[in-house]
Amino acid sequence: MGVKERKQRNKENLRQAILDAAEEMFVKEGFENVSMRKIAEKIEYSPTTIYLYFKDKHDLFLHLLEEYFSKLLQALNSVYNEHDDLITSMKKGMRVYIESGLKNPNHYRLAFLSTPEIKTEKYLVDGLIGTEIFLGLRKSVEECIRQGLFRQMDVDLATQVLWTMNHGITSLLITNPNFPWVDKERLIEQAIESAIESFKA
Amino acid sequence: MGVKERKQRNKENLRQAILDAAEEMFVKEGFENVSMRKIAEKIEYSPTTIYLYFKDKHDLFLHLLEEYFSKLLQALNSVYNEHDDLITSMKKGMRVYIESGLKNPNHYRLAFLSTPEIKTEKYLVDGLIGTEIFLGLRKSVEECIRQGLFRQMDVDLATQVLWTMNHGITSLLITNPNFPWVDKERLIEQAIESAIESFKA
Amino acid sequence: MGVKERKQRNKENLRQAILDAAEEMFVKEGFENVSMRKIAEKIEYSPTTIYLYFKDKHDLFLHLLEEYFSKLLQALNSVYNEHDDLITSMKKGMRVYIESGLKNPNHYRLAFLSTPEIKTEKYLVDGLIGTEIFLGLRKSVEECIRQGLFRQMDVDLATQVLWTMNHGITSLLITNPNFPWVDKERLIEQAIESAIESFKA
Amino acid sequence: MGVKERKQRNKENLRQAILDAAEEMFVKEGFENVSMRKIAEKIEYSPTTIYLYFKDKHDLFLHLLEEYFSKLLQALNSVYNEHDDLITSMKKGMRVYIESGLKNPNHYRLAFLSTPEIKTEKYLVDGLIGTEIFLGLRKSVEECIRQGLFRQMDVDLATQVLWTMNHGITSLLITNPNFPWVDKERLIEQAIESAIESFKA
DNA sequence: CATGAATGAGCATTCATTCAT
DNA sequence: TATGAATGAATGCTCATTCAT
Repeated sequence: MGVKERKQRNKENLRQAILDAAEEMFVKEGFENVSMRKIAEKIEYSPTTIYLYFKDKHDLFLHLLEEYFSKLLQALNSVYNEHDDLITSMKKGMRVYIESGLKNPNHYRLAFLSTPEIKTEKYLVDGLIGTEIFLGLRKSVEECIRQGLFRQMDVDLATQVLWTMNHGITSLLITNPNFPWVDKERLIEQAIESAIESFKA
Repeated sequence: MGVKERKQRNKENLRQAILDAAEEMFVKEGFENVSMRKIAEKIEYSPTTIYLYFKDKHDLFLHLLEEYFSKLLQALNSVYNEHDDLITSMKKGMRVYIESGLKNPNHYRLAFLSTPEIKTEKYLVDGLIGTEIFLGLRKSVEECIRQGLFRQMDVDLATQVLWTMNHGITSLLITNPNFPWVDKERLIEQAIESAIESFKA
Repeated sequence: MGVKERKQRNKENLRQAILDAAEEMFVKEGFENVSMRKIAEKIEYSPTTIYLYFKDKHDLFLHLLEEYFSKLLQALNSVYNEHDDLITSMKKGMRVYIESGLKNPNHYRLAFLSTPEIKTEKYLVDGLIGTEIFLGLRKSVEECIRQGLFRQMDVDLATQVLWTMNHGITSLLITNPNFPWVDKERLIEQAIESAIESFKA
Repeated sequence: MGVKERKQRNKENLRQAILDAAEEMFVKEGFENVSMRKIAEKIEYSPTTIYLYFKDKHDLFLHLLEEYFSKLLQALNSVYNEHDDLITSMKKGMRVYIESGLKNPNHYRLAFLSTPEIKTEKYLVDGLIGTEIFLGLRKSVEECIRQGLFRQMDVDLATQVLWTMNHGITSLLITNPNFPWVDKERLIEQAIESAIESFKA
């Protein structure tokens, strides 16, 4: 079965194969519930092998996060490049952010909900994490204010408030999936609407 | 070991000591990463002893949750009883919620950022965790709509969006304390303003 | 509820209450699955109390065995006293033995199936255990031979073979309850018939 | 510890060492009273290591069972292949069964005197433990009835009764070795004789 | 006579990781 | 490059029992 395919993957791909397997399991199960053994089983290599490519479990998952952020950034950029009107573009971006979080709850959790200690490492340090994403939003806000679409106000303040709102809906839906939410689609829609609305001129 | 001078702590003290130790650890490490053994070590009792005071790990956790919710609820009720005008009252309530979270980040994390299965079960079995808090907000929103202060809209939808906004600022400040926030006081103020604003008629 | 009844039981009955509770649980669950705690709960006393009446768990259960044997002996004697013809009487006795085992499988197990070490204690020593029961059977066999109902043969030999047969059906039904036995009633009936038959003159 | 000169034992040896240790202990203490830890200690390996060779405790136990059954079956088949007359063949088979049990009391206990749940499951899931052994006996009985050597009667009933008789002598001699048995050889001989006799036409 | 408080030992199992090859 | 063998540490929880009162 998979044994055959595996034989065809040459060594260079093994690293990516590990990441892919880990990614898939991580999304489904979360950090604590994915074990090196299970990843190894999935790619049909021995657990030991993984350590040839990644220092340890933590290292492996940091690489996953990196991937997540770069994908999200890419998705956002592609939205921003669609040259809609500013407001539409912003709304689209917010939606991408929210949905990306809901689709990868464990990444989002690791990135934004986990204890600071974990994030001490590497580029996940506060102030770096998601900085680019934050800056993208900031640019939109700045432009909205400049064009008079948004009220005159401190750009950073506005951007940060917007971010907290975005984070609010994303994270609450992730951590409290069983709350009797009204229809989630409507909820997201309204959250975005309201967020934008609250800054309009 | 240090199992000596602690004997005079009486039963109630011990129970509270367990709660305190557990709270600190759950928060720092997350539900999954705290073991009964570690809690026991911290309070310098045997693991078995904990089971004399709490049925199991989940039970212990739930007691922590309940503690927080009842404190928060009390604070909120005391605000609502000040008989300000509706909008003012709502703003005050939101502020209490946020500040209570920031002042007890531990508890807030337990209540809203963690997702041990037990929480899920509670939702389904015992009705809703934190329901009363949610309902308090809902009543205000309902009244605002009735009085025409807020736009006409689905009460639940509006309440839930408001909650996500409130949660957004609270949780992000907790999990990312080192982000280069603008002045936090201003940020909170603006977050509340914007949230309310976005629903005004 | 039970609290009231308990209050009425005076101290002298407590010992028996413990035995009764233990008995009931032991029959249902077996030695390993009955804990002192559970017995205590059942009688609504603290676990510690049990130790006032019995040295330890083992001691408690030895007393249970004693009870079992004396009941069985009594039942057998009452059968022997019914003054049926000898063969009928024997068959009845065998049935009592078998059914008593099946009704108290855990007693039977402890008495006849458990490792010799356990039986080292007290009166459970090999050669004592069940001796009286064995002797009852022996008397019947002896008389059967004397009266020419059974073939002429060594009384002890015959008695022992009969016992093994009786033990065979009893123990196998106990330890292998899920084997696809033919109707158990028929099986027992036939086992007894065959056993007797095999010694008839 | 003694973790030194054992390194040259190779993989197969270790597996067998585990089986041997487990067998001895299961038998002496019973399934419930043997822990993986204790087995590990006995072989001077870590508990984890056992799991490299056996899926879990049940798995280990089942391997022991299978070992015994296959040996017994082999012995029985070799008897049946000697082409004696039917009755002689049956008697020989019974003797093999009994003596095999007495020679391997450990295994016999595991197979027929213990009742860990796993055995129960095996019965229900995989068909029958020891079925082949039972079926061998059944075939002989069937043929005896067909040839008029045995009385006309239900084959399964007769076979099961014969089995209980066989089991009776085997197990009682195992669990009560110190009972003042008449000469054991005579006892076995008589038990077999009587068993056969009781079904003769 | 009875108990509340506490404990040490034990359980099956899983984990991330290392080491020698 | 890859692995087989092995392990120490950890998990939540239950048990029989003891001690001081």
